[in-house]
Amino acid sequence: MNTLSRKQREILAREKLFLKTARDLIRADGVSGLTMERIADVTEYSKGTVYKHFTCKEDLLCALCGEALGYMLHLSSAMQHFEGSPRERLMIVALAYQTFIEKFPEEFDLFLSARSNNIRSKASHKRLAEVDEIDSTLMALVADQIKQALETGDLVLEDNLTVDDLCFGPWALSFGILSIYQGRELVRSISLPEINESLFRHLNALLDGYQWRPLSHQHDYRNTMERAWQQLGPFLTNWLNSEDISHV
Amino acid sequence: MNTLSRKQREILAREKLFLKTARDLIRADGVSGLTMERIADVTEYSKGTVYKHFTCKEDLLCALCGEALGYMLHLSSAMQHFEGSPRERLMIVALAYQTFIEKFPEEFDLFLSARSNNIRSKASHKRLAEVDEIDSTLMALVADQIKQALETGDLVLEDNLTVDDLCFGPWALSFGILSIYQGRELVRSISLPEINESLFRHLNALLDGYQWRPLSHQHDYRNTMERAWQQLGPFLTNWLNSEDISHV
DNA sequence: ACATAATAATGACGCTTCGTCACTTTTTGA
DNA sequence: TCAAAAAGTGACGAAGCGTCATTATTATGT
Repeated sequence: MNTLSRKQREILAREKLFLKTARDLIRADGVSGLTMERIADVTEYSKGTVYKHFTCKEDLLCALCGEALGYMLHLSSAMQHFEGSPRERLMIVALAYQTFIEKFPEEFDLFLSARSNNIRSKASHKRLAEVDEIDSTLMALVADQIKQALETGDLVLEDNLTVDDLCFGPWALSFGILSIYQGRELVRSISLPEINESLFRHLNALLDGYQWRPLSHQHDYRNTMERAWQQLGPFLTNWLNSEDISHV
Repeated sequence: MNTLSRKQREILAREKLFLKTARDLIRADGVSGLTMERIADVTEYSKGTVYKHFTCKEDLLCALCGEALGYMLHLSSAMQHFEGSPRERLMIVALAYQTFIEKFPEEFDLFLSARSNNIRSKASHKRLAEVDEIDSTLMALVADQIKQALETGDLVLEDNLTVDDLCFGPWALSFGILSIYQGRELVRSISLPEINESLFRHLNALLDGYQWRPLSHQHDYRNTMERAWQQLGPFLTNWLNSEDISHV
């Protein structure tokens, strides 16, 4: 049976309800369309009750970010069972990231928020730790691929480079590409190829730069991406509709 | 003589004063310490006058971001006279970026803000166009290095990759690395090397991946960085103190 | 030099939202 | 059954945004 009391489970469920409602509001009217009062109204609780769960609005934003990251983690984990080389699996994690953001662009504002000091400095320590925990787990997942590649000899660490440090490159590259594409809608002079094409190419270059085999010209990674995409699709479609949005 | 009337020059000067004051407030109390009223109080103008210059708070944030980007551009331009290969000069631009952010971390929140749709959607079209203009100029500067490398044969474009597209990789990587390092102060489990070390390594890998010569093992880029740093230092120290903060 | 028109500056005001806390309602358990 | 504890509420104070009627300043024409 469940180790939580009925009340505890109720509270947990309510927190999820608040978060789901917040997410809906953001999807409808953007981050600025989100107010604590509206959440209370929609869920038919009072503001005070909402504040029992979140210390402040920024805390709630971080919680939302955490949830989305949790889903990213879920997606990425699922992709780990993809048959192929470690490099392929790492690339698929990036693909999952990109596809997720493309499908739910509002979420990206949350990712950005949860990185800005302005927001982080107001959120509760507990919440930040939660978010960072997921961040780390995600990173560990990438690290796993690196470790496997080291074992098989696909990859060799130079100098005093650590596994963590190496993780960081593909992560930063993906994040950067997504960030820059993000604001592109409103005004932009620069013309760029499709986002997935960009990510694919630059990530390949980066991994080639690490001498991570098989190198991009030694293997048909486009084919990998296509196969992965077929596996990924079903997972993506029903986020937000699923009963339980958190998959951690 | 000046083509602007006295009044026009006064207005321009006042706008700079408002921006400088806003920057000071942010440096003192973070982005949330910035209010339109405080700007008015400190400068001894009224709120209405501030609103003559900026359509809303977000517009002002974008203007601040534009100013900082303008300074980045100034720095990067200065670095273009560095004697060396195109690849070296490109790397120096990234170094300038990183050093700037390290020295003025508050500015980075602005860069993030000016990329979030939440802010962008409220700022005036005119202002966004201004910011994007500088963005493009910065990008053109990087593009120049790529073109030079293509001419000298240091670099060869594969497939249907364009110069713009190629620019994008190093830019995204730098931005990503800086973003992720940014929030690291408050809570963080992952241990990473110094930011400049990370940027240096991953950028090298990326450029190696493009087969951009001389490759990292063919040239002592650490030495390049050190020499560049000596040139860069003086430029950085007196930003914010300089009479005229905009260098565009 | 003066009057009048045009332009610029002001800050009180209305509105929205945040976050709190004294009070009410519900639950618990003796 | 009832009192104590826990949960829930929403009116309220504070703070910030952005507006606009009013006031002050500057420009223009005679």
